[in-house]
Amino acid sequence: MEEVELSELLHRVSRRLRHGYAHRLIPMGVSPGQARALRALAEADRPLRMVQLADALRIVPRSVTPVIDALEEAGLVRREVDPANRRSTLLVLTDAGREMHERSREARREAGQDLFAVLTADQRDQLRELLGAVDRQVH
Amino acid sequence: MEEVELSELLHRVSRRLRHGYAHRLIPMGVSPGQARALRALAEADRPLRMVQLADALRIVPRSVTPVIDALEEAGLVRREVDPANRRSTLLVLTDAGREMHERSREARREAGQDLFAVLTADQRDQLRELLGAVDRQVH
DNA sequence: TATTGTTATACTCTATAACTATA
DNA sequence: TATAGTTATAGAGTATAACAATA
Repeated sequence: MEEVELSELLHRVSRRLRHGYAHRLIPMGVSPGQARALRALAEADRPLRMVQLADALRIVPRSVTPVIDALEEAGLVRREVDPANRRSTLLVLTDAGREMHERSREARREAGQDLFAVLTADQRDQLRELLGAVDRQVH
Repeated sequence: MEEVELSELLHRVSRRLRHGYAHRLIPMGVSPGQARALRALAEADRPLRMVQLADALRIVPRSVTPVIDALEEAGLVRREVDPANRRSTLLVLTDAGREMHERSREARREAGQDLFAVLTADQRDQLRELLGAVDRQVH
């Protein structure tokens, strides 16, 4: 059996997941990155500021701007000026945004189920465990 | 403990690996994708054609073109017309290309070691096993 | 002076569609 | 007509640097 490195495997598997997810999202009109932002906003208990969303997504604030531009144009998110600090923008999910989040969550679940179908529930737990350990590592 | 989904973890960890790898490659003047192509060429026992490289990298042939353009411009790969079939291009690693492959392999090894440092050797094997099973799954 | 967000710009990775040269 | 590769174009996901508004 060909020896494939961990790095290479990680690259391949994560790309496959992205593909499966992206294809399901296309008819819904959002990209995986936008869906990911939607999710972060939906999971927060209150409106996030741009910097906070950047933090949650682990990208730089500048990179959040085009994501929110697209979501706002699609009517899924509203930008509101933070009355407490007029430099800040509060990102508010619209009803349509919340609904899109539900639908994209289902798409992600399906894509994951599809990809990880060869693994048993125990193996999936193991995988989550291992990746979680790597992810929690501070750099 | 916050429940993070497998899909999200995969995304995060694979991005972290890419970052670590990319940062080490920057001073060497190649991108991760170029290094990956270099690796595929070095691991083949004979010159590959564009289509074959595309296959090895699991991307469409069109996407290989700019990768090889860059590698050729950097003097790491030579395009040669296949005498047996003049439609085909044979991709030949230059000496510089072979050397760059060695260096980038080391960079990848370091990046992987760095990222997976929290895991024991056994856990890394487990992870490789699990991802390998997912990867081998035909879709 | 520090923080928040944006304008401007760019790079990497990848895709689809249409074309050219060759088989 | 089928295959190999490229030209043309595009979109997703990021990044750095410089700047404006506000604190």
